[in-house]
Amino acid sequence: MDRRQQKTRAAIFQAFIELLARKSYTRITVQEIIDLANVGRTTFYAHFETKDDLLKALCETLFGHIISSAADCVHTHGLYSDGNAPESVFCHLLQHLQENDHNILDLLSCESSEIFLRYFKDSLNELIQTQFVKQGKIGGTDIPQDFLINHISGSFVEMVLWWVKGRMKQTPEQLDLYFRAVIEPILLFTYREI
Amino acid sequence: MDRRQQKTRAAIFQAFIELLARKSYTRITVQEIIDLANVGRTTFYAHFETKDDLLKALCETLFGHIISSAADCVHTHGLYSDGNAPESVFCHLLQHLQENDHNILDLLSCESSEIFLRYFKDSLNELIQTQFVKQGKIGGTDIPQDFLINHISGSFVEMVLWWVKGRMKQTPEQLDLYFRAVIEPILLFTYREI
DNA sequence: TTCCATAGAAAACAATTTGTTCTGTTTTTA
DNA sequence: TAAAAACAGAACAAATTGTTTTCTATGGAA
Repeated sequence: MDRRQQKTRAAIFQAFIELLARKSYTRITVQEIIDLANVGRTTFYAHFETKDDLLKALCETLFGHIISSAADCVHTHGLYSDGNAPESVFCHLLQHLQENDHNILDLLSCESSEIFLRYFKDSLNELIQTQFVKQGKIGGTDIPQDFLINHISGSFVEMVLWWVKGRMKQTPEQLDLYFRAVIEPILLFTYREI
Repeated sequence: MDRRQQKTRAAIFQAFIELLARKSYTRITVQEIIDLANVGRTTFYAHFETKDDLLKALCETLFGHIISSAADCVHTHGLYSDGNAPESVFCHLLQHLQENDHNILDLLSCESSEIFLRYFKDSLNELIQTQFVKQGKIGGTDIPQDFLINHISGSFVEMVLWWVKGRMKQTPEQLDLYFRAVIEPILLFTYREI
């Protein structure tokens, strides 16, 4: 890819992230983005059809890294390594988030965080889905597989939301323990051990 | 309140809900709302400062009913009546949603459902908060109270989202069973019996 | 029923915002 | 070095927003 394109794309992303930290997605105008990114109007529209398109591209880029890294983790350790080992995918994901790679934390704590969390959840859902094979039984109740998957990915992103809104006072390891405690009973019955 | 005001307000709400079923919140313009509601431009801005203000008012009106009804339910039965009795607040809430009072389902299944679910979750959070008194212990792990509250309200709204997106194939009673199965271990250790 | 305060309609308005189109310049790459 | 591609800048119509003004209709109290 052309260096100019890379620079322009990066500048637009950066400006967009900075603006998201200040105001809600809806209130951000294309004009503000191109002013801050210092690119021409024509250039912006050459890269992205609309503001929504930019949002989508940003999501794909940022979560693409995190999720594919988590996918590797899952393929080697499984969703949830046994016992108290710290290699659960969830811990891995939380650590990644804490490192604030590509300013992803700004997006998750900004006014429009729901947009990104929704994308995050969908990606996570696909990831978890690959790890489930059969229906789970908990306390004699038959529970559909997709209900469980949704419960896990949903709980996780809601936890992340709670975490970042509370200024991330807990460590990823702590959070992982909490999450295991509320999710473990389900995983034990449904997760395919590799 | 003046009958004219009531009519106007209702017409705007109705038009807004109809439009939300068709397109995303962002793409809806004030012009479209007033055209469909058949009210003057001046009138709209006499009732609501902005489109966001309208959204907020709609949330307050719709979720106000459901939550206060659930609050009554909690005050008499507690969060979660013992055993297999069907009077859990969660079941109550799901039944209310299924009745589609004031077209609330349209909002929860529309493209901008996250906006409403977020409001829903906040209301639910407050409701559950009143029912917790002490920290919970699960499997020897100390878990902060607000983590648990967030987990419950978060899981619930994510479940509702999953439910409406899947065209609500399950009955509220079925869903309640699923939800209890994944939440019960937590509730048992933390919920104050009345 | 009458009266008046208030709600609403209609139109016009400036100010933003959007997305496109033009021309000319700079940078990459073949 | 020359062609191709990316970019800047400006100008543009169209749509949208929120306000203002003038006038009409209506509800509720006396």
